[in-house]
Amino acid sequence: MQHNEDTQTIVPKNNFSEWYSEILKRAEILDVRYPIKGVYVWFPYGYKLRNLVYQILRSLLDEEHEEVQFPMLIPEDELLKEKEHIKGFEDEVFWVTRGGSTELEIPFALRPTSETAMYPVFKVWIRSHADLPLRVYQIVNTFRYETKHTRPLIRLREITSFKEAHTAHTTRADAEEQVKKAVALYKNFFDRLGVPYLITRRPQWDKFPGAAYSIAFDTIMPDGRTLQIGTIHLLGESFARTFDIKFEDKDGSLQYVNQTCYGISERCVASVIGIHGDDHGLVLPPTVAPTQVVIVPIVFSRKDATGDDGSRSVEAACAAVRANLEKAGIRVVVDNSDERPGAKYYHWEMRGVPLRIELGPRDLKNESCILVRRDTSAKRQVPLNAVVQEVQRTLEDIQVSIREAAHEQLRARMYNTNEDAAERYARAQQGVVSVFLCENEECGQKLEEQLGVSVLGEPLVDAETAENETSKGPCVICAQQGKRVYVARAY
RNA sequence: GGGGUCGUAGGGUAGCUUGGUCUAUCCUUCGGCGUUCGGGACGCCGAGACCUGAGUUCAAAUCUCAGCGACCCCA
Repeated sequence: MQHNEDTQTIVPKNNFSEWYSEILKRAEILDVRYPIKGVYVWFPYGYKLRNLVYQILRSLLDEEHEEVQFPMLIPEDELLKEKEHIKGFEDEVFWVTRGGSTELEIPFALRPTSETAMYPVFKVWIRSHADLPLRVYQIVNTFRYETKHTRPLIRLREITSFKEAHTAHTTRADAEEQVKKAVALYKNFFDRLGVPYLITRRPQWDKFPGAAYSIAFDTIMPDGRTLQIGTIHLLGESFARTFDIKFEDKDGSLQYVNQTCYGISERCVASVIGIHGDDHGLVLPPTVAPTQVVIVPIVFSRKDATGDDGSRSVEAACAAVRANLEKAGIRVVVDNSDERPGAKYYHWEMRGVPLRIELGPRDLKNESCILVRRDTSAKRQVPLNAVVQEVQRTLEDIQVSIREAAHEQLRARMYNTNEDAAERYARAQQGVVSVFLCENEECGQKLEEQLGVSVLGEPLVDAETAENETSKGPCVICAQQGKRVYVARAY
C-alpha cells in the first residue's frame, strides 16, 4: 500500500496543521477519504500503532479493572434520565429512529459515552457492599455529532477507541481514592508514551456534565495549542440517585454508591504523533513502534572475480540478525524490496521506526553493521556479535531521550505572567499561560474571550509543575482573591 | 453560530473568466520488462480523473440551483 507515499519533500513541522494531516496520510496512519465528515479509516500500520498503545493501557487497567463491553445503542429514556448529563450532550447525539421502514417507538441513541448504558445494569449488578468496589472498563467506539471542524484523531464524529473506565464504591472517600489511582495510572501510561502532560482540575463551569468535579490531562502540541488527552471524573452520588444504584451496607442499611469514571481516546495516538514527529515524519517511541528495527541490506549485482556478487552472504547475514533480534522479542523487519537503499531510508523514517540497521559487503568484511537512530540520526558501527544487546540498549536510550526532549518542549511553552495584559495575550498564542483567576464563571469567560483561550483549570500539585502551584493572588479580571489557573488555546 | 474559498486519475495540479478544438495538461503514483543499488535511480511499454443530482443549452469539466465533502476566517 505504497500509493500514499511519494518522493516530494514534506511540509515542515512548524506548519503543524498541514504537517499533521500530511503525516497521517503518508505514514499510513489514517485514511481521510471516507465520504462522511469526521469519520476515518485506520490503515493497517496506524492500527498496529493504535493497538500497541492500547495494549499498554490495557495492561495497566487489567491490574485492577475488568474489561467488559456494553451495547452501542441506548434507549432514549435512559439517556435522558440524568438531566445535567444530557444537557451536556443533547446537541451532539446521533439517533437511530427507524428499523427498516418502521419508526421506532423509542429511538435509540448511539452512545456519546456509556454512563447511561452501564448504570442501569450497575443497578442490577450491585446488591451488597461485597460487590464493591466495582471497576470495569471498555474500549469501544462512541459517536458525537460534531458540527465544527472535525480533525482526524482529535475531533471526531466516531471516536473509534474510547477507553472508558467506570467504578463504584461504598464511600466518597473510596471514590476519591480511586480518582487518585486513576491519575497515577494515566501518568504511568503517558510516561510510557513519552508524552508530557499538565494535570488540572477543570473549572466548575467546565466539568463533565453530571460530575462533582473533573480532572484533565492536557499536553501541548507543537503549535502551542493544548490537547486534552485524558479526563477523570468524580461522579459522587448523582448518577447513583438517578439510576437508583444502591448497596446494602454492613449495618443492613441501603446506601447509594459513589462513582467515578475516566476516559482516554485515540487523541493519545495523536499526541504521540504530534509531539515526537519531525520534518522527516513520525518518530515513534520504541514502546509502541510497530516496527522497532528495520534492516536494510545493501546488495550489489556487480560480480567480483569469482562471480559472486556478495548479495547472498549479505542476505544471509541480515536474516541471521533478524532471527536474533526476534528471539530477543524485538519487532524487526528486513526490507528486501526492490527500492534503492536511500528510498528505503526515507520510507522507514516517515513511519518513525526508531532504529535502522544497514548491512552491506563492507560491513560484512568487518563483521559489523551500522546502527542509525531515528531521533538523532546518529550512526554507529557495532560488531555483529553484539547487535542484540546494542539494539536493546539503544532502544532504551531512544525511549528516554525522546521523552526528555518532549518534556523540554513542554516546559518551553509554559509562561507565568500576571504582568501586563498585552504580554499575556502574546504568550497565550504560544502556549500555556499561568494566571490568577477567581472562581466566578463570568471572569473565566471574560478571560477566555480576551485572550482567545480556554481555561484549563487549577494545576494539581505535581512534581512536574509544583513550583508555583500553591500561590494565590488577585484575579486578573476582577482583582478579587483568585487561584492560579492555566489557560491556553485548546483543540 | 456567522462569513468565505474550493471539489478534475491513488496523491498534487493545468484547463473554467469568454461553453465547442478536451480524444482533458504536467508531476507523482501504480503494473510489466531491462539496467541499477552505502541517502529519494534511469530507459521503454502500459494503467488511471471532470464529487452527486437537477437545470440552462444544439453542445457543460466550464454557467445556475441543491446536496455531500474539504479548507480558511470571524464569534
